[in-house]
Amino acid sequence: MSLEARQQRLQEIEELRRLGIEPYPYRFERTHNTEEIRKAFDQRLEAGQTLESERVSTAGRVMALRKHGKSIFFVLQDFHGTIQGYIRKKEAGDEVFKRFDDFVNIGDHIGIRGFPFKSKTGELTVFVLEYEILSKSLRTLPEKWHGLKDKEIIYRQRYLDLIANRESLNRFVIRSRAISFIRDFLNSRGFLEVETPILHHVTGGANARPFVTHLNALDIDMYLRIAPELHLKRLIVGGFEKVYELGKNFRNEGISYKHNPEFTSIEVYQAYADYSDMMELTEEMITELVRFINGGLKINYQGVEIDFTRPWKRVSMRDYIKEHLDVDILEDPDERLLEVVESHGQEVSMKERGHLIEKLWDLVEDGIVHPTFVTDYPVEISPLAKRHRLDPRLTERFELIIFGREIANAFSELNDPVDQLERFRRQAQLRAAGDEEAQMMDEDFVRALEYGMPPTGGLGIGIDRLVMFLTDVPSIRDVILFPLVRPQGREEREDEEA
RNA sequence: GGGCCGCUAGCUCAACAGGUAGAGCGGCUGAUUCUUAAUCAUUACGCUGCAGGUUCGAGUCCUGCCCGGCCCCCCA
Repeated sequence: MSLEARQQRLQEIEELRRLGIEPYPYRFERTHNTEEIRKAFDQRLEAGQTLESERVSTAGRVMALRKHGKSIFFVLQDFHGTIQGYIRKKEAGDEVFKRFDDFVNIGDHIGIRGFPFKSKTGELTVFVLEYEILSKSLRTLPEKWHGLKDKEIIYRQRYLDLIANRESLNRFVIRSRAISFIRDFLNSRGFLEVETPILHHVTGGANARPFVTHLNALDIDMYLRIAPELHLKRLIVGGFEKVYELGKNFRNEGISYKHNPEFTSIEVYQAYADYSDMMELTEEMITELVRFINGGLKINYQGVEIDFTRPWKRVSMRDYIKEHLDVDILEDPDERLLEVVESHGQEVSMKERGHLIEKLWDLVEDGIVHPTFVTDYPVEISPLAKRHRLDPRLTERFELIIFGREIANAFSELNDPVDQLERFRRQAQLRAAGDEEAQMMDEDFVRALEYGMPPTGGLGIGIDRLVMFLTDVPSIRDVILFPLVRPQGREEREDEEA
């Protein structure tokens, strides 16, 4: 910004203090927020009318000033919206008016007291008799008409985005409501919210590279969790029957429009249930959520209609791939799988069967638009899921795909400790062969299973991605208040400090 | 990690084919007692992302780097 404007504000602050006015006072008593003023008086007033017997006090940030010499119109913005204010020399008095004229700038927080009226054009307005500066601003706000468009500033200085772009603030309110809804939904069905460690000695529950950190007190390296899964299942072993955890996971992987290194998930576990129960739960929870946020079950996402009406389509991974690629992931040999993958221009770094199947799946996943449960994943790519009751080559697992994106992942949880140990060993082999995303052996988890875990259904949902659909935004960054951004260069930071 | 595109005033954007860097909003000063993208007058705003190079001359052309966006690879 021009240094000049900032200098000007600093001088005004000095001057205010000389006049005995504190530019950063401690509190202000509001009788109404802007929304409450509208509720209380909008119906009671007609254009040109005043309600001089009433008194309201409200506060907010000055977003616009329209000066007319002996009167000033201004716009005050608070969390709930905006309200116009009007101050006139005649009613406020020479001194109060002059101080407003001299010292109130766009960007300042002020508190006002006065009575409601409606201008002759019908705008509900507070006629100001007294005002207080609540916080002086030193910097000029982004432009009022075009808003703030620079993605870099939007993500790095989210506070400016929230001030300047109302729809952005609204989006994060929706996110908050969605999360509250999910908690309420599960709480009302008897689930308990729990907290498990984020600092892990061994990571598990997903295939991803972890962040490594160091614990000084014990002089050991630790990992940030990539998923809470293994701890939550330990709780089922311990006797909890219905638990969930909603929180951050951390994966040291690529960043994209659908990947942020830290992201929010919810995992839900229910004893004596299987993946069919989890499907029911998922379908019910998400449809009710969509209805709660959106009003109906058809949403428009980036110009495409997505229909959440129940029941959702269910298709096995094997059938879906066979239908679209004419290859059978159970019966055809590795060579045939590889051939199909390569015929679609994909390269494969590891020719292990599990990877080939995942590649095949990636080729067709994008074709799914409406919510679809894709079921019965091969055992090779599902090391924590229980084998399918009808075919031991498969697992009882599903992913919920919407608009080609994985939104949820669930299984009948593997509770056979011997099988689990074998699966971990297989993963360990893959790690040894260079697959950094293969899962780590978690011996304590196997020991827990040896004490006996009841049949259990488990479910994980990517909250950020779900909120993307609810708010119709193209990037995961638009639903994360402070998405990960590269730190600015040293030069620039020194400039900022100077 | 690879490829493509972008970076101009606090913000939103201009600047032909290489020839003095502009506008609107915002800021300063002034006028204006019902405005609402208020209006009118006045004025200041710039290391054109950074560092080099080509050229008489670079916002513009070339090279490298920073940051961002998009695509590819990969985790959800």
